[in-house]
Amino acid sequence: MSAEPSAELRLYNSLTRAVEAFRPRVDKKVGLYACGPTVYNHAHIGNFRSFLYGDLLRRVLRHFGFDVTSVMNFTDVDDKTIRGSRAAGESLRIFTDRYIAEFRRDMETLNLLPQDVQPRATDHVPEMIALIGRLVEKGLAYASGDGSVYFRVAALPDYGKLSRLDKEGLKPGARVAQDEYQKETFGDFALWKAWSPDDGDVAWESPWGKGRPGWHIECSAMAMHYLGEELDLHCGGIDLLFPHHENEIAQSEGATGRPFARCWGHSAHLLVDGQKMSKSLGNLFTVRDVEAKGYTGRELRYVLIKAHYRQSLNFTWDELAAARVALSRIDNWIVRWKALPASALTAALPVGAAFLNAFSEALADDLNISGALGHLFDFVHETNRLMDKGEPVPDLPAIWEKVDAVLGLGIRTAEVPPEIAALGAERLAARAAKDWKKSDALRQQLDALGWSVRDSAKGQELVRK
RNA sequence: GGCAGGAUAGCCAAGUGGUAAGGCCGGGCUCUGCAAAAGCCCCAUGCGCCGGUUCGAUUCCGGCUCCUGCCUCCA
Repeated sequence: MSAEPSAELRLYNSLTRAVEAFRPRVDKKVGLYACGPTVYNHAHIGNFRSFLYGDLLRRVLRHFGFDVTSVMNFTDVDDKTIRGSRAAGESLRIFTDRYIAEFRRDMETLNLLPQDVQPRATDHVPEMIALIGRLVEKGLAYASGDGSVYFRVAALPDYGKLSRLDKEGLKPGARVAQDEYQKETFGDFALWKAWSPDDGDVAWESPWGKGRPGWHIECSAMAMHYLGEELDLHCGGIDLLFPHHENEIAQSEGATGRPFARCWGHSAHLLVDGQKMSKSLGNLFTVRDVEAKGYTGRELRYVLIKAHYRQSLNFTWDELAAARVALSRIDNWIVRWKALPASALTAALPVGAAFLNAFSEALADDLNISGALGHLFDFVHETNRLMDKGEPVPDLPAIWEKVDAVLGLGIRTAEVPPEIAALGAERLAARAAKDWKKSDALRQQLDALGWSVRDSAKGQELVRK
């Protein structure tokens, strides 16, 4: 099987608002930065929709032969983390450690590939201070009377190029706290926040006095620290586009005079019952909530990944149930070909190459996962038919390995525990003796234990439900 | 108000200037002691509404209606 698909990867770039051929700065090397979670509570499934988008993006890049260095940060200092740690009577570090651990657990549950680096903001304050220093030197930032430092938006002519918001039009709104700013103009944003009593012992020394970094500067500093001053790709949720990413661009390009990221990608929101998830609506679910309802991580992964990332996705429990059935279709198909003798697998069969080609071509088109999945199900169907007829099939294990490197659905291990196997053997014996009553009772018992019995031409099979 | 994205079968969701992928649900068949499971087959003259361009539009253009998000620290 050829190493790389021939199709050229095209991605939507929020900066140009067009789908364009993706070309990193250096051959096939990609520096990818994804904005990570603020670790003050459990991430919800809406958060994971965008992290899953980042994961899919990474897997697709690999699929197309790119060598990806992936960085995702943890925001472990901000108003919410400070408030949370104080409420819990814990240090900021201990408090955020716990939610970082929870987040990593959820990542594993959803089979997100771990990033190459997962830096936390509080480990990079010196880099942030240095970056702010560069901006102050260049006249792009200024210290206000209280020891905070702000970015001077007016000094950067192309500020607003990502969000295409008119900076003149940025006006105070209801969502701005009234008391905290001593800024030259409304659009200016905090790079460094002077210490306030509410911050407790959370503070770092800086040339401008005791304080803590602003939100946006974290990502600029960490991204540049690990990936250099120019990134190939920067991704995150659509709501980060403004102000967060706009401000990252301003800080980074203001300091370096070079383009910060060549391509920006943003995923649309996850909706629940047609609305954005929010605590007040009571429609906010965590990965644990989904697990508590009996669904697995891979079922959730499938639901969150199956629609195009730039399309808002409406989450419903019905979809999760449908995902379970759809996934079992794939599982059953895998079970079938795993039982095949090696001689039945013909690597050179054209249907295999045709499928892989169609699958890749769909993915190459700005991650058209729905199209790719459609091809997968077509292929499952087609090869099932071949197996029905006892005809040779393509090298399914090798094909699936490539496909699943992108989808991350995995193969369900079907290890049958000894006690289940024993019940199965008992039922087999009962059937042989034509003791239908006993064999039906055993079937029910197995069913209650979560195993379904399949009587097929090959004999009895035990499959976990 | 500004910016952005939508509206495709009961539900979810691709896609195309030439007559609608895929998944779920539903119906049928095969298999079977009976079931279940699994597999196979079928399932939108129709793509929000009104005009226009075209031999032909769901796909292009114009208008309209409705939905969702962003507009300073929410993925």
